[in-house]
Amino acid sequence: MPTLTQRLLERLTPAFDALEPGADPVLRGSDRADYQVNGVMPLAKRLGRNPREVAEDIVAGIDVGGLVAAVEIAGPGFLNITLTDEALLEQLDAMASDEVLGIPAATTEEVCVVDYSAPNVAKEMHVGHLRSTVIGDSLCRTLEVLGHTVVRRNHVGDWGTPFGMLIEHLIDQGEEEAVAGLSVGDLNGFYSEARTKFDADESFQDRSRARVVSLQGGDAETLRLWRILVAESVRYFDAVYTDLGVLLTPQDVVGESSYNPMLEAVVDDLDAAGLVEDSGGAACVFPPGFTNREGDPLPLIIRKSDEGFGYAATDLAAVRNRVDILGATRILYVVGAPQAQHFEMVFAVARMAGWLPEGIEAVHVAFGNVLGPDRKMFKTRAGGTVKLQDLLAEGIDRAADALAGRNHDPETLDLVARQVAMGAIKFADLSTDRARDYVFDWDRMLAFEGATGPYLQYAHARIRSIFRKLDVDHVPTSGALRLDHPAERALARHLVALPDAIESMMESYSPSKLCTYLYDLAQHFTGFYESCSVLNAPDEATRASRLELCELTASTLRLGLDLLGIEAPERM
RNA sequence: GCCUCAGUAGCUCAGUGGAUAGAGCACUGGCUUCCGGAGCCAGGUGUCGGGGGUUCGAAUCCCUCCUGGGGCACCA
Repeated sequence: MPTLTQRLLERLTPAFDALEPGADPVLRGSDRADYQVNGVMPLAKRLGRNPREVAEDIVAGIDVGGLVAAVEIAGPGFLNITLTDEALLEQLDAMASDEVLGIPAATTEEVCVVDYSAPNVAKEMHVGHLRSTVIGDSLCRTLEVLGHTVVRRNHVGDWGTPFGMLIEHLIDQGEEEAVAGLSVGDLNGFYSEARTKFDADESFQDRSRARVVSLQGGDAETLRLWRILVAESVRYFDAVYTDLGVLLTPQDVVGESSYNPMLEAVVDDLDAAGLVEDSGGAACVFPPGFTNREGDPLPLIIRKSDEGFGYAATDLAAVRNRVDILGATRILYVVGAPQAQHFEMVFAVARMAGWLPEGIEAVHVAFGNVLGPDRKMFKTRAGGTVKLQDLLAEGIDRAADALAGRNHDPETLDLVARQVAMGAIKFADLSTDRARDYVFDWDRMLAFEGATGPYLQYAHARIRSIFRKLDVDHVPTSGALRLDHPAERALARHLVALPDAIESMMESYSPSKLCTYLYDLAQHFTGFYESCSVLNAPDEATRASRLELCELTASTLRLGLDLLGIEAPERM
């Protein structure tokens, strides 16, 4: 199903092509009309003609039939376009009968691998994992709605030297007791005990180092113990994901260690391609354009001088796996901004090696930090890292306080408090441009006014309450829609722009664009709600029409929030 | 030093080379025969970090400087 913007563009293109083949109309939304066309002036410039005359030619060349009610030439050569109400109504009807509300399927169906969240085994998740998890999840949900095949990859840190001491500590503690402690989620306690012992006890250090060697050597008993740590950690991650309401499952966990068997081949194949240089005993690739502090070429270290592999090798192996085995045509890495150079280098080397062929997109979806009220990295009062579970629990408590006195039974209160808390936390995170840092502020994100999750949820709940009053779940689409009042029309115009908002979001992998759209939608709805009584509409036909607008708005809010990973409660 | 990201209203932030740069919060005033007042309406704010340049047109593109964050060889 084409979007209104696409349909309009089809009408404009021939008129522009007639004057210059391929000329871009530069069609945009507008606050002066339904759309504005900005492409006339640059075209006139290229043609060496008067822009207003060119505008007149364009206007004469547009087939307005059924779609366009008015084209007005304004200012130096803008075209302000007003759609016919019929076109809007037609689009709304089509939306209403479409499961995904008129969001068009992608023109080519891709296999998208999304690498996100990535906590570390034997460590608890903290606020630093929030953005990757929440942004990645939203991108996955949206790619799926667009018809792509999405492969989630939780690239957990499950390998490295700390596992020597962790396994030794596991042995010291006794498996049963250790598992009992880990299963309640006290991963940090376990880790810090091991660390303390390691720092204080030389013989423990020796055992730990020996254990690392056994682990890397594939010793069966060591691997068994290591798997216990991994399994308990994954179980804990899963509990956090369930609380947070993200789609990641244990099946999506493909840790760093999974790529171990492929690392030798990475070096060998790079070497065979003539890309590897030895530098101080390390096997390196020097992709062009990267320099270090001294201005010398900067290497991507594939194998360290101690024969060990660094994470560059793992990431390269992962690229190969994702392209060759999973058939990825697009790979997204939802990883913090500090890794930008690393990914540039990995992608560059993968391209040099032919592992990322032309046409396969690899994108580092970078994001900024979560800051505390002091605008520094968000920490607890004591200066420690903020555990994600603690953060979520506090959000639920605060949401429950805010909802107190609203006549919910205890079970409903608990459910709604969770939905509101997660909505608040996620919306606050997603609504800020991902490249920027943002300040974590409970009072602001949990407010029911302003651009917040709860405000959007509230808008949805308020619509649903209208249907409750009627004692119906939904109204059938009956072609009863009419746009008599300006507020009805404004709402309708915004409703049909959902696909444009999704497109804009995915162009830059910025869920904040969808957040803005949904907030604007809620604003348009309240404008409608204030001036157009639904249940007490002047007549049956108006009431039926307004109910359909309510239905569509609720559906759009629900779908949009779902793409952000936010639930839309029936009542709050 | 080099690279990179950011700098927009008192605060938090939007802003796809287009028209008078917009929201929210906060502040002030108003609105309640009304479907959820957790709402709505009205009030006013800006050297878009500074300075050049490109352009018919720049918050947006280019150069330069300032400020802040991050990165810059064997941790991931």
